[in-house]
Amino acid sequence: MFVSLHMDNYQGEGDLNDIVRASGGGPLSCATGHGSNTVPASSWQQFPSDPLNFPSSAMEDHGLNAFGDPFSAMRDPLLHELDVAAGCSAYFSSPNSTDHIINTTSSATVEADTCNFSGSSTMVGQGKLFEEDMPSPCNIFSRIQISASSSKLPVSPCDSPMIAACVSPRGIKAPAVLPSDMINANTSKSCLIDSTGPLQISSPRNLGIKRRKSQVKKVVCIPAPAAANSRSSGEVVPSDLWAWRKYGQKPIKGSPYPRGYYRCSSSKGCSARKQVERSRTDPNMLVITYTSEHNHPWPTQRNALAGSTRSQPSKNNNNAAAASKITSPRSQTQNAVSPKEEDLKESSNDALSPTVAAVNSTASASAKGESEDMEKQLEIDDAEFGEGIPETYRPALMAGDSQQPEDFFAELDEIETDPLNLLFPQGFGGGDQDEQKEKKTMDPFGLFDWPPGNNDASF
DNA sequence: CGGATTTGACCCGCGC
DNA sequence: GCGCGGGTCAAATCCG
Repeated sequence: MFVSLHMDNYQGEGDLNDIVRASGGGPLSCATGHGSNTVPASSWQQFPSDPLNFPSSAMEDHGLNAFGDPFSAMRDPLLHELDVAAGCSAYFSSPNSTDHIINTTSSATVEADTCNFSGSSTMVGQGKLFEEDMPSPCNIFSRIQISASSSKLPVSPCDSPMIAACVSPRGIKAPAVLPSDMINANTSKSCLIDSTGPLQISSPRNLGIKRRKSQVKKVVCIPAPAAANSRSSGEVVPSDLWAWRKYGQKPIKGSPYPRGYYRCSSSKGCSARKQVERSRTDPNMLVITYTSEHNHPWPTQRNALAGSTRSQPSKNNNNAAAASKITSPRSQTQNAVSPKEEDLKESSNDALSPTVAAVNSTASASAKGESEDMEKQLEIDDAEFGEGIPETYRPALMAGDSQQPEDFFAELDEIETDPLNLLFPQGFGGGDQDEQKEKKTMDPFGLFDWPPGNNDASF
């Protein structure tokens, strides 16, 4: 699997070259089908069980929080997850030109290009290359790309959020999103996150944005679940904390897959948009391009619900019947952010977060959910970045004006004290049987039902 | 009935 | 200046 985040003046798919790559697998074992990527659960046990209490310490602890950005301190559970991921896995480095090192507390090392997860944990995989976007070999995080490149403007070596996802060939097995500030998204310069200090967001958007093509965009590549969610196109419609409304779809020249256009419906007047399309070279990958920023706080459960995506009833697979709430785009959104929903009764996980919802979904649905989750995390990350977010908005968030993050977290806490286990049922949970049971509970569809003690990602 | 999706038309930037 | 391709609009349609 692979997730890329590309911040730049996106010029098209072909511009995904400068993408920080990382591949996930297992809880970090590459799910590329090559299997032997192994990460002992113990490697992930350092994660705090409570994301709420797991501040962006990973970065902060390493002096990375000198961002100067109020958002750097504000994270949502997903971001915590990011932190966790980063915090536990130690190094993400690229032996090649793309060096992205995330130094954390664990001794594990992930090399982005060779993807040799060394140290106490071994994560070696043969990540499938995302040829178009990933010219160089990559294993562990070969499928996780975070790019902060700009085709026209120089980008700080460390200005891109990083998302690490562990996937199976069909999707993400266990997404791990690294805090944006933990990531070095520069393509040709090495960047020791922990040594470079605060990340500098040098987004082209700050340099005078023209309209459209010259507009700053973030590109995220995520595994595209096979599940068809949209009403007719069968395209996956990722959802996330934000509510998106599709306003267009166009066939893209050179690509057999159409591109969907979405705008934020969480708040009127929000200019946030995103484009979703499948990679022409790897249909299994979704390329999500984010444009503009949300001019409003994170959607509350309600307003997110208001703009949620329409669900896809019986069009989904059989399992969808049982997990339809998760499977359907609309429901996903609702579940993700609306604890008030009756779904909460049925599945607290649903309400916990889209990520969790994904865990409970069917294989395909899960894949989708995971994708969505990834996307959401990215978006959250984006929000965290505060990139382009009106100044008036940031303080509000920080001041808890909207209180949405807090509320959201609080509710999450209420629902599930250890969402990380849901995200990384195996890796984080350690290996005891109770947790295995827990995993079963949280993963009714066996999405994360990996053999105990065997984290080999042999898919 | 309200809101989301679909889809053809229109607009606009960019390359030639 | 022209044409191509991408992005957006908006009416029609669908769905809960």
